[in-house]
Amino acid sequence: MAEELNERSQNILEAIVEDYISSAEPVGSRAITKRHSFNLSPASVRNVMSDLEEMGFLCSPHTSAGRVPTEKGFHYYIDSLLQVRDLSKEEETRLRQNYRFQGMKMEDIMQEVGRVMSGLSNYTGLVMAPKFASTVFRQIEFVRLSHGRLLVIYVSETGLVQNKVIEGVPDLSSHELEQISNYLNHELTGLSIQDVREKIARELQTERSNYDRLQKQALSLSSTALQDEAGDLIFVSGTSLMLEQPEFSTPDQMKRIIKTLESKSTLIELLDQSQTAQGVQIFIGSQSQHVEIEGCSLVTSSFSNKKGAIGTLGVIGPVRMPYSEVIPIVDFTAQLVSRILEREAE
Amino acid sequence: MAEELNERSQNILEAIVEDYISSAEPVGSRAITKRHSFNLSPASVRNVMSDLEEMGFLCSPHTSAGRVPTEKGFHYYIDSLLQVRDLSKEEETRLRQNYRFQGMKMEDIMQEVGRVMSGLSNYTGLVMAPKFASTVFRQIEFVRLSHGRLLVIYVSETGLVQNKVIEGVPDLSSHELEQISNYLNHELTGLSIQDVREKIARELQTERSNYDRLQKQALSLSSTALQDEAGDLIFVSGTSLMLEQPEFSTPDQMKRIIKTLESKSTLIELLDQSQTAQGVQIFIGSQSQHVEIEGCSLVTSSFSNKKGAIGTLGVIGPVRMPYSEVIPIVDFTAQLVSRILEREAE
DNA sequence: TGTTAGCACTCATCGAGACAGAGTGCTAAC
DNA sequence: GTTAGCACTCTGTCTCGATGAGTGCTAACA
Repeated sequence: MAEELNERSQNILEAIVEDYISSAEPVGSRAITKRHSFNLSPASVRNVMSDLEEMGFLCSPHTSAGRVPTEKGFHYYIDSLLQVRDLSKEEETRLRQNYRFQGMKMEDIMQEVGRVMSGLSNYTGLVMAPKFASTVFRQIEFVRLSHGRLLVIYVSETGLVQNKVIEGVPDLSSHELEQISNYLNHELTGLSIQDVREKIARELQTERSNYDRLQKQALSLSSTALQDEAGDLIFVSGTSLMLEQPEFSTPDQMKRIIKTLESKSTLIELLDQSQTAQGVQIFIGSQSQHVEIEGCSLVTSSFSNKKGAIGTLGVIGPVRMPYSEVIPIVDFTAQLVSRILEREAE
Repeated sequence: MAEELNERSQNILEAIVEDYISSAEPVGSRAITKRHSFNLSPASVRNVMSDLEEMGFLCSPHTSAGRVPTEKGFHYYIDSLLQVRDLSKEEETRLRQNYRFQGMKMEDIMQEVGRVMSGLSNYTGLVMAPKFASTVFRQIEFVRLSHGRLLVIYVSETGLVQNKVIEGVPDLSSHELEQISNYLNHELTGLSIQDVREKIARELQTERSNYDRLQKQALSLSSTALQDEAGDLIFVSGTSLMLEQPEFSTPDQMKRIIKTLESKSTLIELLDQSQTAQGVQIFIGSQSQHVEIEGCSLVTSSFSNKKGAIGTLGVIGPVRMPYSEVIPIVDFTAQLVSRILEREAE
C-alpha cells in the first residue's frame, strides 16, 4: 500500500475517483481531459491510466469501457488524496438544527440520530447503542407482574433504560421490593455493570451471615436481572436509500442488501470492529470477511461519555461514496451524540 | 358481488385461482383440464373462462396468455369458495412450539410473534402493539436524570413498559419522587389511560385546597407524562420475503415495497382499520385507498386481553396468497397472543 | 525522452427481424 | 351442449448488424 505515485498519476487517479463518484460510470481518458484541465492529451492520460491499472488502482469492466477505481484505488484516494475539510460554523449550525432531542429517551435519540444522519448524507444510517455491559449503574426498579413474574427496570447513567421480565421468583410485597431496590440503588450506583456483576458474585459467595433475608434476596434478584447480555440495540434508517444506488439496481443485489440490513448480525459485527478505534473509520467492501456487504463501504465513528459507555454510528453505502461529505457528517454526529450522553449523565 | 355462478363456473374459477396461487402465472384452459379432472375439454373450459372474464372475475394480460384472477375473482374465491380448515391438534402443537416467550417483555414478545408468524407463513409479518391509550394503568415510577430532567417509567396491566423523558421539572428529592409515585400508584391503578387523563384533568381543575404541594406536583407530573400519545409500536419482520415474490421482482416494485414497509405510516393506517372487527380480516390490494400497497393483500386479526387493550397482527404479501394456509396461522397467533396478555395481566 | 495524432480493434448496447410456443376464439361437426 | 380443428395473436428469445465509446499501438513530433 506504500506504493509511490508521482504527482501526475495522483492527480489523474484523484480525477478518476471523483468523476466516478459522481457519475457511477467507468470514466474514459477523454472525459478526464475535458473535465479537469490538465494540459495533457487523452493519449497521455491513457498511458498513465494503463500504468495505474497495472498497479491495481484501476480496472476496466471490458476493453472498450473506461476505467473504474478498484478498492485499492479507493483506499489510496482516501488515505493519500482525500481532503476532508472541517465543517464551517454555518454548516455545523445547519446540521445541529436538524437534531431535536428535547424530551427523548435513549432509544428515541438513537433512532433519531440515525434518521437525521441518513437524511443528511443520503445513505443508510446505522446506530448501535452503547452495550448494556459497558453502561454504568444508576438505578434499578422492580414491578410485580402476575404471580411469580417480575419486571426489572434498569436505568444506566446515560439514561438508557432496559427492562426485562424474570420468572419464577418468590412472591414479594411491594414494600419488600421497594426495600430491595433501595438497598441495591444504594450499593451499586456508579459502578459499571461489569463491576456490579463481580461485586454481586463475590457477595453471593461469601454468604455473610449478617445479611438478612431481604439482602440476600436482593442480591439474587439483581444477579438474575443483570445476568445475560441484553440484545444489541441497533437502528437502521433509510434502508431504501440503498436501493437508489446504481450499484445495487438489480433485483438480486437488492435482495442481498435488504437481507443483510434486515438480519443485523453482520452489521453488529462490523460496528463492533470499529468500536475500538478513535475518530472516523472507513471500511471498504471486501476488506472485511463479510461477503454480504460486497460493494459496500462503511463510514463509522464511535461515541461515548466520559464514563466510557461506547456506541458506534455511521452510514453504509456503495464503495463509490462522496467521502469528503460523508465523513464530516459522521464525525460531527458522533461528537454531538457524545455530548448529549455527557449531558444525560449530568 | 352477489353475482350467481353455476357450479361449473365456480369449480373452474376455484381451479384457476388455486393454480395461479401456486404458479404465479396466467393459467390456460389446457392446464386446467390437465391438473383437475373435470370431464371437460379445453374448449369448454375456454367458454366458461370467457364468461368469467366478461363478469370481471378473470382477465388476460394479453390475447395469447392464460387468464389471471382479478381482485374481484380473489374476493369471490375467498368469500364463497375458500374452505379454511381448522388446525389439527398436532399442527397447533407444532405452531405453539415455535413460540418461546419465557422471560420476555412486551416489546420482545411482539417482535418475536412477528418473526415466528413470518417464518411460518413465509410472508412478511406485521404486529402492532396495543396502543398506549388503550392500556390500563398499573404502575408509574420516576427516575432522576440530570438537573431538571426526569425519566418516567409507566407500566401497563399487560406489562407494556413505556418510558419517556420530561424536561423542565422542578428538582425533587428521591424521597419526594417516591412519595409522588406511591400516591399516583395508589390513586390510578386499574384505570384506563383514558380515565386517568380525565381524572387528572378534573382534579387539576378543581385545585382543591386540601391538596398538599406534593400531590399537586404529582398530578402535574403525571399529566405531562401521560399527555401525548406515545408513537405506535409496530414491528415488521421478514421484509425480504416480500422481495422473493415474483409479483415484486422488478427493481421499481422492490423499491416501492421496501419504502412502504419502511415508513410504517401506511401500515399503521391499514392495521388500524382492521382493529375494530372480530376475527381474521382480509384486505385485498386497492380495496384500500393506499396506492403504495397495490398488488398486496393483508391478512390480519386483532388480539386483546379481557380489559380490552387491543393490538393487531397479520401478514402482508401478494394478492396471490395461499389464504387457506395463512388464515389459520394468523388466527391462531392472534388467539395465542391474547392468551399471553391475559396471563400477563394475572 | 516524453507527448501526441491517427488508426485499427474490441466490446457492450440497441433495434429490427425471424421464429417458436402458448393460448385464444371461432366454426363446424358430433 | 360439447368438442375437434384451425387460424390468429401475442410474447419471449435469438440473432444479426449497426453504432459508438474507448482503448492500445505505432509513428511522428518537440
